Amino acid sequence: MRVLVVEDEVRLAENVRRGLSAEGFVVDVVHDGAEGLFNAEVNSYDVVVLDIMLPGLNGYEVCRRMRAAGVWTPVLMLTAKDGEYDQADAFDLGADDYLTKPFSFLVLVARLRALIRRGAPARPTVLAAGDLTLDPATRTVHRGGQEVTLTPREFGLLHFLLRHRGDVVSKTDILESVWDANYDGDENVVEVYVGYLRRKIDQPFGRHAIETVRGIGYRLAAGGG
Amino acid sequence: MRVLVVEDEVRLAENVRRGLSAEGFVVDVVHDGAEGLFNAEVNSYDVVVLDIMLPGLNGYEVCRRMRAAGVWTPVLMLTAKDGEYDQADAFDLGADDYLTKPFSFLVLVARLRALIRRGAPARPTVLAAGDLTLDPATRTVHRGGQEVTLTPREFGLLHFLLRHRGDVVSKTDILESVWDANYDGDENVVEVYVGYLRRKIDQPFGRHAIETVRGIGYRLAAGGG
DNA sequence: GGCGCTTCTCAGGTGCTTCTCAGCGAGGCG
DNA sequence: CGCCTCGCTGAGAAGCACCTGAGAAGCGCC
Repeated sequence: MRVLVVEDEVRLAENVRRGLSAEGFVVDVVHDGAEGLFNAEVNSYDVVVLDIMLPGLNGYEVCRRMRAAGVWTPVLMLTAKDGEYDQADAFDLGADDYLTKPFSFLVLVARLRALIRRGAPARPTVLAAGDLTLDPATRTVHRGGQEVTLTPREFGLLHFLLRHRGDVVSKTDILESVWDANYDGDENVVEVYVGYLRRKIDQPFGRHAIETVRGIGYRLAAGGG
Repeated sequence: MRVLVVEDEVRLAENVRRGLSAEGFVVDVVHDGAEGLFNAEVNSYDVVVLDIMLPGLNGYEVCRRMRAAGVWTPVLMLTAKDGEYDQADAFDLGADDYLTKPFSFLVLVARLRALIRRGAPARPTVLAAGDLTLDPATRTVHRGGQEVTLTPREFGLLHFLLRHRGDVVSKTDILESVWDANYDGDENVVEVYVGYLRRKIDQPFGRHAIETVRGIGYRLAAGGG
């Protein structure tokens, strides 16, 4: 059971770490939002404990971006009592549970166990653009109700484009996100894969979801082309 | 007033630190891009002074990632005179002002004060003049709600004109900013591109956003023509 | 090992973009 | 009014970005 704790108050974080370790959890602790987001995206945890008040990126923002990046690990938010934020907000932003500070450690453990038992939330997100849909959970893609089979790389590329639908993304951005941050091959590979995708999701349907923005990159039309 | 200075030339960095301290700023100095990015994200500064040439992560990249991470602290970029990069690039990447090395210390302080007074830019603004709008993020241009497609060079030119809307800018200014500081071709190329732009953003709409100021240069009407 | 699928590289072709050039028109000034 | 200068524009050349077919290399499965 891996837990990520994102909490900037060092003493509280340390207490939580010790307590959860004693309960048999494997615990990573980080102290700011950006690091938390990075860890949540890179590693796979069973649950994330996320403070709201954080330096840099606040907890809401971390949660929102995790979801936007397709990470559906259950999140338990820690809210301050003073009520600047309330639990409605937390749920709106994709948190799965919340706890008001100060909290009982036993309650925290019970809630975490419940979240883990429940598993990842019912991934609401089938990504869509017009009649083009992609379900990250089942790794399926449909165009106009008809299933399209993609290779892993093609799927990754389409996933990325859909998450940024409407925006122009550069080939460098794509390489860093879909390939690897320190991939050092030719950007031509992106062109090749855009070509593959077009042949599978555009050509057979007479559509043009993926536009080329010459000199800049590509854009997936928000309406599906 | 907290300032983060990201500058790898130790001597220059030290001078800036001393000078700014004497002016009453609280100054943090770091010497490479990664450290600068980390500090900018974790701490809250009133303004960041960012060199472009840095080991590791260059200044453009630092600025881009700051913005991507939701940090909108005003950034003043330091550019080298040789013009490998130009200020158009700096603005594209979310910088709020720039200074060419070598610079007068008094000018630096004045610019920093101006940036702090202005406060954090809410978000990168869509540039507008009347019903003409340009969004640097999505690289889209609209006239009266209708999208206009521009080539990269045309886009760069319009971007520059919009940033100086209401002012007369010389062809030399344009060449240095939109082309390259040491571009040595004919200024006629500017006339050609102004012509292209007029055909795309003025003629079809019966407008005259771009005026010629004979003997001086061009002016983009603040109201869009 | 052989086969098929996936990924990636390479090189040629194509069309857009950029830039140059030259001729024409308009503005400014004597 | 006439001349000179400045700016505008159409035509075309050169360069570059992108697309694509072919094929090699890698990987898993029988």
